[in-house]
Amino acid sequence: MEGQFGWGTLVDGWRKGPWTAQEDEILIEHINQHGEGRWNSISKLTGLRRSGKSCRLRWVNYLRPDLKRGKITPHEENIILELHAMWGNRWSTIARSLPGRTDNEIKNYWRTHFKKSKKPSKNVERARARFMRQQQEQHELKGEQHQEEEEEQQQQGDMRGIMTQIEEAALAQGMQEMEACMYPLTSMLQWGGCAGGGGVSRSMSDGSSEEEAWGSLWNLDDILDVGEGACRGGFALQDQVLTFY
DNA sequence: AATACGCACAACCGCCGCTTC
DNA sequence: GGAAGCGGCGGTTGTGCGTAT
Repeated sequence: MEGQFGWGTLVDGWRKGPWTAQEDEILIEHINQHGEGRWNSISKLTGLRRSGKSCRLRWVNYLRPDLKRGKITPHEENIILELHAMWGNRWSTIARSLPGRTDNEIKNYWRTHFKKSKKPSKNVERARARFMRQQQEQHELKGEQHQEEEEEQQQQGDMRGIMTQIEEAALAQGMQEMEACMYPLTSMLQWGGCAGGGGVSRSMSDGSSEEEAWGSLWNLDDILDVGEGACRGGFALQDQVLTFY
């Protein structure tokens, strides 16, 4: 069952396609009155012929009042790069660290700006080469040293402490504090995961060379892909997702 | 001026995990 | 314990617009 219904189509009784201003109004009014959630009951309560999923998506990605419209700033881009290096395609997790930005927005931004560049720039290639060298050295080093257990536990403890500080600071003082807090976190991750490499967010926001920045990112990849011991610490951090609102 | 291309954005789909009954 | 419903997430697609050729 499918038919035209103004803008969009009617499929199995559900409207699909672009939302109209009237539909937006109805949805906003409903959520203002009843709050978010119970998405599937919205159609019954409001008469909107939209599925719960569609309502939720429209609200989360477009209608929410706290959304930040406009282009991703270079600073936000840096954060996205760093967090993607840490967490991969966990867009919702990344989005939680960028107030006013949605996972959809970040996902789209990543796809158009980074994913499709099949051939990395020379700077990126150099950074990757350096990363590979460091990785090899690290592997050789690992063969000689077996003291992970104790150190790992210590690092995890340290990082959890840092995470607590980050969350408290962020809750109390918002984004600016977050930026400051990210620095010890990322440094700690590098320190725990692999040798070499400088600070991450600082080096980038200070306006140092792009290569340095990419080098830092590769180091973060190292943490997740290679450094097993530190990796576990890193994932422990992921479970304590940053929520900066 | 016409066309091609890339970017930005909105929306849908399928899967998965959690909750409820 | 298991089936059903629901919400959330990541992947993908479609479309409009601006810019380059």
